[in-house]
Amino acid sequence: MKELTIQQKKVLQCIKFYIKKTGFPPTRADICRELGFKSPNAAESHLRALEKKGYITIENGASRGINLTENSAEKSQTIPVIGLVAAGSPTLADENIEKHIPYQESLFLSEFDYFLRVKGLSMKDAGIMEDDLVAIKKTSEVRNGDIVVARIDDEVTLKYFQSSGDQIKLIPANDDFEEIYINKETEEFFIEGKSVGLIREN
Amino acid sequence: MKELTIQQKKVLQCIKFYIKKTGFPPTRADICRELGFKSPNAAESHLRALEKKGYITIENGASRGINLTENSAEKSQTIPVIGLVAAGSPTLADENIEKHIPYQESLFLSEFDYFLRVKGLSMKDAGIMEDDLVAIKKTSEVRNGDIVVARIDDEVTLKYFQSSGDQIKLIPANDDFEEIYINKETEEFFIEGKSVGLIREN
DNA sequence: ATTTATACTGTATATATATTCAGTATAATT
DNA sequence: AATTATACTGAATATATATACAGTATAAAT
Repeated sequence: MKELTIQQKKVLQCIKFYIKKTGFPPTRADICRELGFKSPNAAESHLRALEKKGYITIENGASRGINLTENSAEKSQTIPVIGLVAAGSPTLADENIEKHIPYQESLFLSEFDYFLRVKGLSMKDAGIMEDDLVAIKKTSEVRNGDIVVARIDDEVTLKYFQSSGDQIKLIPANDDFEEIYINKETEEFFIEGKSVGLIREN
Repeated sequence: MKELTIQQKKVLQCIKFYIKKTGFPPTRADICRELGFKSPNAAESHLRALEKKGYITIENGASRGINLTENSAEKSQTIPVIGLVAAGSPTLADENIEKHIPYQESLFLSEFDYFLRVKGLSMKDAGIMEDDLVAIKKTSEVRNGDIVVARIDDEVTLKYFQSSGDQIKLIPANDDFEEIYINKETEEFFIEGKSVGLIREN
């Protein structure tokens, strides 16, 4: 996909906005009106440039015959699903991404960055079961009681967060598991993010 | 929303299809070509009828100035969220609908009809917590072990389904709750649907 | 019984629109 | 140094398009 100039970006944005507003693409004159051009040929040449670079297609002879290509169309965003592996941090690197899930803005109340695929039952009593997808917001600002993605050395885990004074505790929601006390002197500790939602696919 | 005639439906479908195919709405001539009309006025009158009934808006004087209204546009579908009330069946009647959630086809593996807002903790050990949204597929074909929405007389409940021979049992996922044995002779019993997924908003 | 809506054909036309041509000017590329 | 891309103005025009008008015919509503 070839880079666009600033003006070409403006024209592309103008087309998208016009379609959103009216339901149909603009004419050359419409583009001129929106962007302040005085000649329809200004719009025409930009359109041809956008066509050449693959952002739109133009049906010759048809009025408003502009079609946004897949690359330029604002598709519904997708969110990556990351496997919770025993070792290694959940990065957005390709090799850790299971798949992408279509995402709709208002699915959860807060924004989030990725889904984490849960392994094990250590958060069972919090209603988080094996293979659930936990929506994670990347942040290190967490409060007591938050369900957090924590990394201790190379191990990543999902637990309740609890700190009092200098002492940090990670608490499972399952009596079969032990609480984890963080020793900041001997262990590398990092909060990757916190849970803001959950999806289960049966 | 006024009812459409068969021909008007065809024209509306034609517009939607044309937009999907080309990215912009059809002209009167385009509609005639697609539907076999020989006069542009055939298309024109249908368009005016669709406008009058609120399915489209027409920008006068603009070429291809057809805009699908919210009602007729194939938006990203929304799914209703229904409160699980102690008495009464979870119907799609307006008064039971909490809100609508944007829905993307591939969110869950199976299709579903609505979200049920969970009350109580009777399915806690299945990882279904208070206020979770359970995706329900309307069906009466359920298997042993399925989590079902069952109606006993006027009470609606979410439980594991278990039948052996003639005996139907509804099993909670929480030791604090009792199993429910269905007596078909004295009680009205009906399976509203089954759970195919879950969403939790923290 | 009369009006209104549906469902078209067929013709005509003002105008909305794409598109070409002729320029001017600057920046980037070869 | 010559070419190509960018970024426009300004004018001209063929044609794509909406839309009105004149009909015909049937079904539904008042």
